[in-house]
Amino acid sequence: MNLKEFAARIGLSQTTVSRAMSGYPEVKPETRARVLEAAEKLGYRPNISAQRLATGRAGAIGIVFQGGGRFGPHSSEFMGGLSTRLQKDGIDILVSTVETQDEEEAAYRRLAASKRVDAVIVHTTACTDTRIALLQAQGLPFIVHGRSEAQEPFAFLDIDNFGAIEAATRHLAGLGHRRIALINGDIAHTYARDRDAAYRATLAAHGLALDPALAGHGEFTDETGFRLMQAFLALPSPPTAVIAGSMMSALGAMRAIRIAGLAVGVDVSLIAHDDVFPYLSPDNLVPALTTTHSPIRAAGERIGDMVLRLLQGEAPETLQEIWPVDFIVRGSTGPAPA
Amino acid sequence: MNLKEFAARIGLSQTTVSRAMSGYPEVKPETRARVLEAAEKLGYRPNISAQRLATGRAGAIGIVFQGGGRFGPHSSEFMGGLSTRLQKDGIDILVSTVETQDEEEAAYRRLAASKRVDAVIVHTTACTDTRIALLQAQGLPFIVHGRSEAQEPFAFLDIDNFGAIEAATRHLAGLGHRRIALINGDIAHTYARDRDAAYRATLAAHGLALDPALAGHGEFTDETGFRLMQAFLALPSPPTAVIAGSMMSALGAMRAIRIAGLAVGVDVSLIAHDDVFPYLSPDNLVPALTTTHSPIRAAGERIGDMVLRLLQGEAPETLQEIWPVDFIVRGSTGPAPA
DNA sequence: CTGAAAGCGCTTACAG
DNA sequence: CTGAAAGCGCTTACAG
Repeated sequence: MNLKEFAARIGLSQTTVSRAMSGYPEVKPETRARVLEAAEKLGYRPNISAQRLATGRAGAIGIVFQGGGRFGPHSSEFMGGLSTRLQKDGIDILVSTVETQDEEEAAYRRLAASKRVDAVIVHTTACTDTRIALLQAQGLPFIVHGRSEAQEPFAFLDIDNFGAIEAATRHLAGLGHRRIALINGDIAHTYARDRDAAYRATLAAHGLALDPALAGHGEFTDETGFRLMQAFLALPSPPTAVIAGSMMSALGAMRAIRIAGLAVGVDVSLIAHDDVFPYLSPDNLVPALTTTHSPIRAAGERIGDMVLRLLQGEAPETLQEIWPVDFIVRGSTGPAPA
Repeated sequence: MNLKEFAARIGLSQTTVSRAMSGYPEVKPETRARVLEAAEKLGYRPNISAQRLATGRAGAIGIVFQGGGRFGPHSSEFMGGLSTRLQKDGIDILVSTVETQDEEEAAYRRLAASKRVDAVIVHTTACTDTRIALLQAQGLPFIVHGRSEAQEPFAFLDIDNFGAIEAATRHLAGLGHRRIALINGDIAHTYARDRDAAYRATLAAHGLALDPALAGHGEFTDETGFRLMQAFLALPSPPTAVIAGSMMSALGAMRAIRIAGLAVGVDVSLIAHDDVFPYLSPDNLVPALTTTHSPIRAAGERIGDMVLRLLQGEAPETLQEIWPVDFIVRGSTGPAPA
């Protein structure tokens, strides 16, 4: 049933029905109530494509994932938060996957030109990220999850990666650890660079030398955590403490520590950054894992808020947030072995 | 730039341009080439909403996740596969999240009435799943990931859960295990029921008694795996072998076994169902995990195929697949202890 | 507070 | 092989 039929059916003009359904103020309350009730009863819903064509709004936002590889546990938690928030305002999420950087940029051009979305979410930012300038040039509104450098101001939400790793490193230094290793993410990304910077700065602040052999990086997988930890432990002078970039890396690191016959929290202290996966809690590990803690789902919800405000016309430079990161001490960290 | 402007710009009618861009055959090859080239150069893209309104097709398929909880690692791998496939045909994926069963059904009604999607993917099926009848009644095409009972035939893709757990149970029985436990998923779901049925049937076939205390179920999380395994090990006569429904549960089970001072693959054999998470491989665990193996990403890709075929008019009853599940023996299974 | 009508940007049956 | 024109189902400026 379309608007014409429905309006005829209840004896009103299309105009009035349209206004009633969209919540416009100039409609008499009784009329609105009658329209809404009839729509419910007769099952009328405005055709979304027609609505979009008429208003020029897409009613959807886009998010592009590069490679299947980036659609991992972080993505799903983030998406859960984002979609929970946007759903309340009836905004759809359009998911695209691409293989390469070029394809990703092509995807934004396509989304912009075909008016398929009103805005996009950019994530997994590089230190100088070409996507930002591209989107600004295309005039496609966007929110960045993460941070980057750019000429023009833009809207973003990031966590305080520097503060998180600073707190972790400081804690370990305070416990007397002098050989502290870092299992970082891909150093091309801003968050990994921020973490690396915090690690270096805090070591220096405590008079600890930086040993490049103790700064590893790679994907946030069990395997990478395992491999890097094994390499650390094979050093002539292995670390007594490790900071892992994710719960996944931490799992692998714990395995490597155990296999070496060492005890987590006694022989080797371990801190992980916890993005909060409902299926894998640091409290449940043995020993419970000391973490820097920042729910990525909450970030998704907040970015949903921000994108709605952006679409209502708020200026990007007023939509910039950096979230502090909690530091939670549990059993996996202890004094440096004598 | 819209069609009118673009067509005027290159001196052709809207009709011809539209046909050239959509790949209709009645356009002269040179004309098509000229149109495509000009579109590329001038950056013209058809407005997607207008296209959809004119054709009546939404160009998108929908997928609804109930509760943030169901948007976990399985979902993200599945979505990765699905979106990779659909992207090739320019079909968008619309993600919705809802909290309850009622909200999910309301979401389908809304999607159907507003013609927001051409089809939906139904997943996490219950044994008698009300969503199927609802969608059939609404006339909204759909593919089921999983299986269910219904009056009318429908399109689905499922893995052979029965065969998988049968193989696992048989293998353990063949190794002499007589007390075999199962860490299953929520028994309301078809896959869990199929696995349970296979477990029971295979025990019976080997003359092994079923002990209800050895059949646990819950979410596919590390925590549930841990808790159930600890309960098993606390029994007067604990199991010597366990089958875990997911890699997540298996991680928790391994922890519980280790904490009890037992060795995986020696004191307690462990088999997990592996949906293949790129960040968590059974080969990398110690000992490497014996698994039933079926990449959920591949299922997502295949369901993408199937939904495209469904939209091209293939009958649902011709789109039904059950995939066999590989069984891969690694180090976590061994002879029953004497 | 309500309505007639133009317009959003496409596709496609019909005519040539 | 190409084009003029109707139609898809809404929204909204304008008039009353």
